[in-house]
Amino acid sequence: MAPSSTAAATVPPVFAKRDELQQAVLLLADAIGDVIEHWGFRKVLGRLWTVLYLSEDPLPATELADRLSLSSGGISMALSELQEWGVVKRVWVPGERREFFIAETDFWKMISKVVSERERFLVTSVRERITQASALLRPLSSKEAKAALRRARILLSIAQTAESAIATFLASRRADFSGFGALIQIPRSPSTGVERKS
Amino acid sequence: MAPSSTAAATVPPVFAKRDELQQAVLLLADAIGDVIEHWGFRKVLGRLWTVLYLSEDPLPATELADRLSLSSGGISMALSELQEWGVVKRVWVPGERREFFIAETDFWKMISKVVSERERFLVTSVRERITQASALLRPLSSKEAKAALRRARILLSIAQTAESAIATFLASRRADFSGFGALIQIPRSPSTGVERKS
DNA sequence: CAGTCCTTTCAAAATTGTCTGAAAGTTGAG
DNA sequence: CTCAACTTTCAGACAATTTTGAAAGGACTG
Repeated sequence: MAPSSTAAATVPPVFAKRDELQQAVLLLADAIGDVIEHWGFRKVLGRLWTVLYLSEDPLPATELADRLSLSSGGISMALSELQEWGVVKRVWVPGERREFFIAETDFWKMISKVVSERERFLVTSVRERITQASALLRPLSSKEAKAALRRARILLSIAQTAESAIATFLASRRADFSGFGALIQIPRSPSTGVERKS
Repeated sequence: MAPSSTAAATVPPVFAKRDELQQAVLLLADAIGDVIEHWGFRKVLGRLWTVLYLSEDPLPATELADRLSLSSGGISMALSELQEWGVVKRVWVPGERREFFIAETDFWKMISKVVSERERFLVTSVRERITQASALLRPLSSKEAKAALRRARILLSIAQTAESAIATFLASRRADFSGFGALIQIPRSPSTGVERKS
């Protein structure tokens, strides 16, 4: 933590303002951190990106460590990870010895990287496993196996739809969920195999 | 684990088939478990739902504990949680003492519950915090504070768009991401406040 | 080319999250 | 009411993840 936080009453106005700014930045960082955590990344990655995003000027690692009360090692690792995700960039500031960082501000770049490297991989791997399990079930003749196969086919069609929705999204920059219509709409259309049981 | 898994070679054909079925079920359960984990829930919740989903007949807790090698306590907690999320239902089988469970098969029901209770809450809470931070920044006059406010306003517009997209989704059962157009498309449209800085 | 400043790595510590199993609680039958 | 069958709860064990800080590794400077 910053070594200045003990004597609030005697802090000069300029520093008080600075603290207000930092307070607001941290509030925002925590909010975005929660979003990022919800998306399955570490919270600190979101907090770090936010601090950089809110500063139009590049910041050095020490400044980030200071503002977020994080160890130097933690900052280094977080920055590397953010850079791999294409969410933060390293810049060189003329005449400065240390490195500076800025936030990527192109949201599409960030989203497409995550979707293509993470979501797509997951969905593909899941689709493959469902296919494999279906193959195991197909030769079985018990009532239970047939029921399981019936439902495995539904899961497979969902996975396939998701897979192509992701591909379309990446290609066109537009989210297209129409393929899920039969699932998301009140199931009424015939022959989709996904009607309600009831 | 089931007490039968030691002597594969001497297992009668009927049991062998049963094992193949269970193997396929577990493969599917793990696949869906990964999806659910990726969505921020415990993996075991996804595995449990899947076992129920693949069985058209209701299953008792002991059967689930057995198939998933989970303790009675774990099963009980997982089933309660799944029930709260409206993803599993408790049914009474005539003449049976213990309780049985079935998977909810209406995907819309499951999705809308999660979206309305989890995503919506998060997005609203984030939007509120961004608003609050913006209020802290507004009176500040430093260059840094102004830059931060400028970007906080962009974050706010994203949060607001997300919030209304979720509301529309819940009301109409259709995903509508058109509000994100200015972000997702190559940013070119005027007056949205979310153009690229470049 | 030695010294300083800065960054990265990584093992250990701290933290956080999950699971177990025994005890308490509940339900229904006799 | 009492027992047996089943379920829930929860404290502690265990497991996974995250963070720290010290040491090693560059790289620029004088």
